[in-house]
Amino acid sequence: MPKTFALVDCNNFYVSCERAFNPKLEGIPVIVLSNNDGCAVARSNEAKALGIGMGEPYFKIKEILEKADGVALSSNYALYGDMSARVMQILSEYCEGMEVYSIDEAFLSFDGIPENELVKVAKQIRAKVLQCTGIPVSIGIAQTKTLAKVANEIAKSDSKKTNRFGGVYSTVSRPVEEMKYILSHYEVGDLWGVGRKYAKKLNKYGIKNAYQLTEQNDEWIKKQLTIQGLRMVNELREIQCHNLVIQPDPKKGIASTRSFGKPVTNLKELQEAVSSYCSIVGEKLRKEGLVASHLYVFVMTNRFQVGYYYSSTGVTLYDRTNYTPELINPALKCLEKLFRPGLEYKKAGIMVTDLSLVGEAPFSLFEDKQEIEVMRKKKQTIMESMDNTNKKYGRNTLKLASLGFNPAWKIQSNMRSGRYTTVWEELLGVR
DNA sequence: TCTGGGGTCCTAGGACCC
DNA sequence: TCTGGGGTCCTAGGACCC
Repeated sequence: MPKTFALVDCNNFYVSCERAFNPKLEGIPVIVLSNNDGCAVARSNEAKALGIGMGEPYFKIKEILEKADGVALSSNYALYGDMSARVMQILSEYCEGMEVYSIDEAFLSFDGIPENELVKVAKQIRAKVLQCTGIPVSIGIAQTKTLAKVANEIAKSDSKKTNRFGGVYSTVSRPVEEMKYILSHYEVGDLWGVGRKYAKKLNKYGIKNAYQLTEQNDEWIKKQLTIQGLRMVNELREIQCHNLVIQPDPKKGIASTRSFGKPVTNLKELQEAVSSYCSIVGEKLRKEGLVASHLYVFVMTNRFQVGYYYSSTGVTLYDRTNYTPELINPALKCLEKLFRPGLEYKKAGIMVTDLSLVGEAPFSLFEDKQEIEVMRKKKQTIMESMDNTNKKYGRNTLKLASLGFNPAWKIQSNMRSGRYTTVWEELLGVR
């Protein structure tokens, strides 16, 4: 019995979230910007029609957008996270198994739904999500996840044109000739797992569409695109290689990295920035009940300028930890090694890896276990009270002095909409 | 002037051991 | 003194995803 997957993807998700709370944004070009208001990370269809690409820097498109009476918004992740949870909740009510693939996408298991009802059920889901959240979604249905991605793209692009399919498309039980037609009209670069580099490489060999790729021999595909690429091609051939990931693997690493609002030249400011990233990572670790045993720090200058400098280094945390001060101290030592005076730093970050659950972290040898346990409890209490205060009154209400006050490197976000769903003071007023 | 952040997986190559 | 091959582990780098 072959499996059936449905991929639900929210259309222009961040823009749709903004529109759900601000109807004035309907029908006009809208983009949502990355941190620092750097580049476009979400675009409405009207903005896409202006030729604004994904990831394009704001300063390059500002004029085009303004001429078209469009709107640019800073990103509001609290809002998007909350809207995402609502959408996922609804989806989970319609299927036995679900994989939350990203903030705006989920794979659903459609096993057990009769073939002639697949599209009908998907349309019900689509209507329900739209009604309850205001978010439009596209749904692709297929025998493998990779083909569900293809079907989803077809549904989405159709909804921008004739809307024959009503936002839902299925490739289940299509005759061979029809599948050939679909895949030969699907650009190889649009496949899930083929990025810019691979697309270029494949084009060089004359492979332009997905069908041509399925015609290549396995050894060649593996050589060019690694084993991952071969799995992807097999999935296009309706050989299922990827299952739903319902219980995701534990995280392998946690990072916090930021570009600076303006270039940073002195060590003290870098130290403050790195300390604040440690504090963010510490909070994330504690939230997931994890401790880390390796820590890496990197700094870099503007990568678009000549004389670009990037350097990174790491240390082992012999006593695995999630205690912020025990992250900051080694991180600052790393930073000292990396710092070169006279450079304009644009970005820095930290990452912790080799994570384990708090209870499962081994004690180091030759130490007084009882004493260590007492110390652990103490640290835990301090961090817990800090986390709780910050949760209640906002991040950085309580923080360590090394983070600095009112720092110049702080990110810019000048056009953020209200945190309607998560902060009381910004709750939308109803008139 | 202005160009995001946080992840995953795979491979190649070096170090080291027997 | 000279020389071999295979296994494992680690790291760096490159590709991809949203």
